[in-house]
Amino acid sequence: MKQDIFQAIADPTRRAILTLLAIQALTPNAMAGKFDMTRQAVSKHIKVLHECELIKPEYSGREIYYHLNAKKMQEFDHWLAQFRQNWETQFNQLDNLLSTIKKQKK
Amino acid sequence: MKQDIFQAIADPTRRAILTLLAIQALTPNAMAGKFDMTRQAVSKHIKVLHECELIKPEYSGREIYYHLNAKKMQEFDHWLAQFRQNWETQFNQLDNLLSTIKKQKK
DNA sequence: TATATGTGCAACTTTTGAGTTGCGCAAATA
DNA sequence: TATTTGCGCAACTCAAAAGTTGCACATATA
Repeated sequence: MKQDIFQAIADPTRRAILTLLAIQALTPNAMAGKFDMTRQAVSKHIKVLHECELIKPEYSGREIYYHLNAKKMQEFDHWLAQFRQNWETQFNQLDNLLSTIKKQKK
Repeated sequence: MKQDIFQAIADPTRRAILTLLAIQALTPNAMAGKFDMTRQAVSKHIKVLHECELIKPEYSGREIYYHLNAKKMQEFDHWLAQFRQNWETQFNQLDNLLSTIKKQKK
C-alpha cells in the first residue's frame, strides 16, 4: 500500500527514527537497539518510512543502512506553507486587539 | 485523551478542515456541508483538532465558529527545523556526486 | 561445509481510530 | 410555550495499524 507522509510521521517511534537518521545512517538492528520493542516491530516502521520514501536503503553485504531522504521532508514543508500567511495575519490581529484595548482605556 | 498534533494532521479530512479554516472561521454544520459524511463524524474531527489546540472556538449564541490557531501550526515548523540542515547537506552531496561522475568520465 | 548473524515476510492478537445512529441540551423562532 | 435548529456526548460497528512470535533466506565466519 502506498503510504502517506503525514500518516508516516504520526507515529512517535517513526519520528524518533527520522531524528536518529538525521544524524547518521543506521541499520535496522542498530535502530531496534534504541527502542524498547522487537526488531520486527521497528522493521515494520522502516517499511512504512521506506514506502513513502522518507528513507532510502544503502546495501552493504547483508547489512542495510537506511538514510534520511531529507528532500521528501520538504513536502511537509510545502504543505505548511499555506498556513504561513495566517501566522503573520494572526500577529496583526493581536496588534489590532491591543490597540482596541488601548482605545477603550481612554 | 490528550491529542498529538502529528496524529491530528494524519487524517486527510482534518487536513482539509484546517485548510478551510485558513480561509475563514466556520461552524461544525458549515464544515459538514463540505464533506460527504455526517455532522457527527466532522464533529469528532473538530474535537481532536480542538483538544490539541490547532483550532479555537468562538461562541455566538448556539453557533460555534472555529478558528485556525495558526500559532500552534508553527510547532510543525519547529519540528521540521531539525531536518532543514539535511536538505542543504543533501544538495552538497549531490554536488559531490556530480563532480565524482565528472572525474570518472575524464 | 556447518554455524551464526542480519534482514524481510507472514500469521496472529490487541489496540486504536473513523464512521454511524441515537440521544439530550441549550438557544433561536413560531 | 411548543417547535425547530445547532451542537456535543455515548454506544456501537468495522477497518486499519501496532506489536508479537515464527520462519525463510542470504551473507558472513568458523
